[in-house]
Amino acid sequence: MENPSGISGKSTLLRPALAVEVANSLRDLILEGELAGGEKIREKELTERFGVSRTPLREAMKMLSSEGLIELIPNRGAVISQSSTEDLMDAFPVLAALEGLAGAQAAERATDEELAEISRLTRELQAAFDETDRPQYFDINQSIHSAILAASRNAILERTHATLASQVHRARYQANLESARWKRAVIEHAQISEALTERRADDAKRLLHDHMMSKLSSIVRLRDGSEVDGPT
Amino acid sequence: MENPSGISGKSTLLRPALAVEVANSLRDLILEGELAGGEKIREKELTERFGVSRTPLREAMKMLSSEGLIELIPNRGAVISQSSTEDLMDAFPVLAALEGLAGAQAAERATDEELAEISRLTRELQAAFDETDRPQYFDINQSIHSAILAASRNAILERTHATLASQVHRARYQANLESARWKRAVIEHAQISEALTERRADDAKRLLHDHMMSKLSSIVRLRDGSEVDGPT
DNA sequence: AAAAAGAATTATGAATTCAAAATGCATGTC
DNA sequence: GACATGCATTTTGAATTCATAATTCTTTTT
Repeated sequence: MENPSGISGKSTLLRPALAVEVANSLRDLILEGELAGGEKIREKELTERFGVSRTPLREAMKMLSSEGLIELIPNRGAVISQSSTEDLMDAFPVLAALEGLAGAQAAERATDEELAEISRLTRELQAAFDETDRPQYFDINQSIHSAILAASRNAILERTHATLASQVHRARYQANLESARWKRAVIEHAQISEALTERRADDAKRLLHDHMMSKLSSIVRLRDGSEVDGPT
Repeated sequence: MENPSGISGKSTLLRPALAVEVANSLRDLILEGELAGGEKIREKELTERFGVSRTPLREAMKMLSSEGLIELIPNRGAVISQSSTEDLMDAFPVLAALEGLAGAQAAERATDEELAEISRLTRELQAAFDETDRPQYFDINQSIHSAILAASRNAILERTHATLASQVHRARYQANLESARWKRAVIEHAQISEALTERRADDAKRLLHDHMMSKLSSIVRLRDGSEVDGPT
């Protein structure tokens, strides 16, 4: 194989372990939905896609299995994990607890600049809603939640949240598909931003917790209504 | 190498991926303190110890790094992660939130048998305290927390908690070294067990949350007092 | 004798090779 | 025609080999 690093064009200086890069690339493929839940992973296909040998790819797969993104089945490869409705009903209360904690800590620890940024993003969110720009809304929404987690100044919380959030990533896009829920979500975000700005930790905690749980209700309602494509 | 599986004596039937077994063994070594925090991992040493080649060992190491138990440093191996006091101050509020949630869900979902078992373990805990049997106390303590997590009937919560708990495993043994704190912990456990038995979800949540945070206070106090062996 | 430079050794990163299991396909049997 | 059996192919598991980076130990120079 000529180019051992088909991922980044870096020279041979300071490269951060091929397996880790492959893991990142593979994680992105899964989160972007290019590899759908339930899909079987073909080692050969991916090694050709990434331009690496099987060794780093297999190491990357082991990492993602520890993160819960794929499942390893001895002697017959791996499949992309798919979240059943039951999984979501398990995961969201946990995410709600984590985001609630993040809100409380952010209210106490965030810099004024961080709060201003969250406030600005919240206004952008409102704008995206006004223009009915769903993809844009989703992006900004993700940014706000990331910003709050970062502002909590708790690296372990951030990491724990990120790992779990990635496991239910696709489901979160399903929320806000009900227009009533969507409208409600925008209001909730405004309240969250306000509570953070005024550093009301308890309110931020409660609001973020309830916000996440509302998301779950909406997702479950949608799934019960139309079983379009099964579990995601 | 003659015996490719120096870990379990299983024949060639139904073996669950060598890398996974190695990961479990290695995880145990770390949790049991045989490999101390900060220690450098020598691949050769471990391959000889486990009787496997470098490939499955390296895959196992990638898994543990995803779990946060070890840190990979490109081109110079891996070291066992060690938790600084700052890390603990980050981790414990997260653990407290998770255990609080577990308590609430356990109060709602546990079977009567599970609650009876938790109650029984709590009495054993009291006995171990009365006999000043610390190792026994630690074991039972762990069992109770595991039982509550299992009784929450939330697989994702259980998994998230287990991953995080393993990262601060050693620090938890440091708690309860203050006799006043130890005595207090026994009382808290009795209250937790009672709240669960009476299915008071809110109380169970609060009690478990506060119990974990008290543990943190105790640990921090001990660390501030005597800087014996640095971070663990 | 201390410091720097360079060679030898060792450890890690990644591809390849070898082995074993699973899958798919064809043939045969009831 | 459905199902089972055996063979060929494919896929995965793990050891080995090769390459490269880091470390250690000399040697040399000041």
